[in-house]
Amino acid sequence: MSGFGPGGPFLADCPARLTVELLADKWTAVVLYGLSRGPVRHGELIELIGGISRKMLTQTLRRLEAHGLVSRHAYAEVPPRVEYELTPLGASLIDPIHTLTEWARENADAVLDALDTTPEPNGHGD
Amino acid sequence: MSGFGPGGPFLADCPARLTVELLADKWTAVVLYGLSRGPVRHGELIELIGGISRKMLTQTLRRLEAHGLVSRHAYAEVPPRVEYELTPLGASLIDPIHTLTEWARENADAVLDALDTTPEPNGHGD
DNA sequence: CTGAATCCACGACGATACTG
DNA sequence: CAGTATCGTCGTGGATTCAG
Repeated sequence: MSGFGPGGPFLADCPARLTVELLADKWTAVVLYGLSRGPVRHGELIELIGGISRKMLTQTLRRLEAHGLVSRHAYAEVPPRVEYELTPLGASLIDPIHTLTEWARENADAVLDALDTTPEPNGHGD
Repeated sequence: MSGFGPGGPFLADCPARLTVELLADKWTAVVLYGLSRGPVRHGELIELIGGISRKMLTQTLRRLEAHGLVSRHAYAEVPPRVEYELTPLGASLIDPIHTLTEWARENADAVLDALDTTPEPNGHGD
């Protein structure tokens, strides 16, 4: 790793950029993680995640669906039932995300501590 | 792992949320990755990353510094020289991020393909 | 239950110009 | 070279309301 040459390592067409930008919002990673246990209903995700609005959940799921990470299954029942499920591609993203959450569990304390010991929103040009 | 119980798995105080939101912007992960080779100067990062503005770079570095992931070293020289470096805490985040970029390199093709086969911004209420 | 549509606030982001 | 300030734009995200 760490083997990008000098001159143009992070070009816009770098595949890493796509993934980073795919997760670069408040809910995408959380929603993916919420789907990691199997098919889940819309309402279930709302409860499961906690704090997300229906609008953002739907919007996030739509994007993930467009990216081929999530599949949607609507059942013509009464009341309506819609289930979301990770595609194999989406499921393969769970592992990287999980690596991230594991880091979080081990280092959240240190990060919070650093935030606490840096209470000065003061610039360096002080 | 993957064993969050039903009822409240993703509470706001979950450490994973902090990390996800820390990376939930366009540049944080990229900047961290750009620092993974060792101390780098401001201007070098601009060239290295490509596409980021000085403002966003400084802003991102400031936040990472506040979170204890990056350290800043200013040298009183002429012309001024400022180097940024990952702290041990920050360095420990490179691995999870690298896992993500590896996934990207292997699956970016599939994602782009899915995006291509989903040209319909049409709702499901079709 | 699901989700679309609207209104609105806020912050991210970029471009530029200016300071040290 | 490094960084700030300002401005304008646009997307994100929340609350609410309407529809199937």
